Amino acid sequence: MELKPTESELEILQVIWKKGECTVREVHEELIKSKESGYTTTLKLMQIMHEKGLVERNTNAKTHLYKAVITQREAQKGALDKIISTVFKGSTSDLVIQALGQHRASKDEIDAIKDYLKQFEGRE
Amino acid sequence: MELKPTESELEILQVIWKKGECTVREVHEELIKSKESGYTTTLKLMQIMHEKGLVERNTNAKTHLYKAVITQREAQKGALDKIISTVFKGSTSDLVIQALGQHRASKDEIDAIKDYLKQFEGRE
DNA sequence: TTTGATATACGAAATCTATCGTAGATATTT
DNA sequence: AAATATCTACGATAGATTTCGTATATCAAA
Repeated sequence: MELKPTESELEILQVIWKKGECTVREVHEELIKSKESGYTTTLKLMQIMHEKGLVERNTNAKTHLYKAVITQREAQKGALDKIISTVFKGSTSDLVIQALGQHRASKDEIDAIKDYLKQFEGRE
Repeated sequence: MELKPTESELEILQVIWKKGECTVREVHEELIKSKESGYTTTLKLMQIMHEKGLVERNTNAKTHLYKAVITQREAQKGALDKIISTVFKGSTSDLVIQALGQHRASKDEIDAIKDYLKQFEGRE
């Protein structure tokens, strides 16, 4: 099942990932903080996401509870795979260097990355 | 000028970036190596890209020559901005670490990144 | 010069995405 | 119980994207 979320679907998934399990209302309230839109628009999108299998829902109560099927990590992997192949000619290091250059990382972030790289010490 | 290439447009831009300046035929031959599609489809897409201002073209000869208006770097920046905000909660280091983890980078790549990080040595 | 290959232009269908209105069910308040 | 609020379901639309067929111009070869 190869399903990649659309732009709007990702916005919704972000809210669900953060809150865990939530109602359409909760997602909607979060979305309209940064974007104008109607409640039924959010509802419809989430219903479509359910049809696509992007979310599961509990319909026991009147108000349904939605949760994500794909993890944030899986979505990250998909997004990375895509842009590495479409705009970075398959080069991960190009992506990493460009990312570091464009979003001035904090010292903590740099340190975290250095630590991460240490594990490759002395490997070919 | 809000220039966000679509998925298909990016595939075409990739070919143009690689070859520099090229004909519809050249782009098409490259595309069908990985994907089924008709010649006029590629032609139409490139005509639309021209209308949008994504590519320029030289129509002196019968066979037109296309070249990219946006650079690969600009497209990379746009793509990174988008996924960092939609799936990485705004965290560049999350993206970097995930990218390194998922596409086993070569020693040369790791070294390139380490070199790059050196410039931040001893900064705030 | 007729034929055939190859180009561009253009119209139109097929999909996909996002948006919203309305209807009807269910719960809550008065 | 009647009015009000809140929910889901569903249909419809607008716009963007992708796909391709057909018409027509141009060039090369037979």
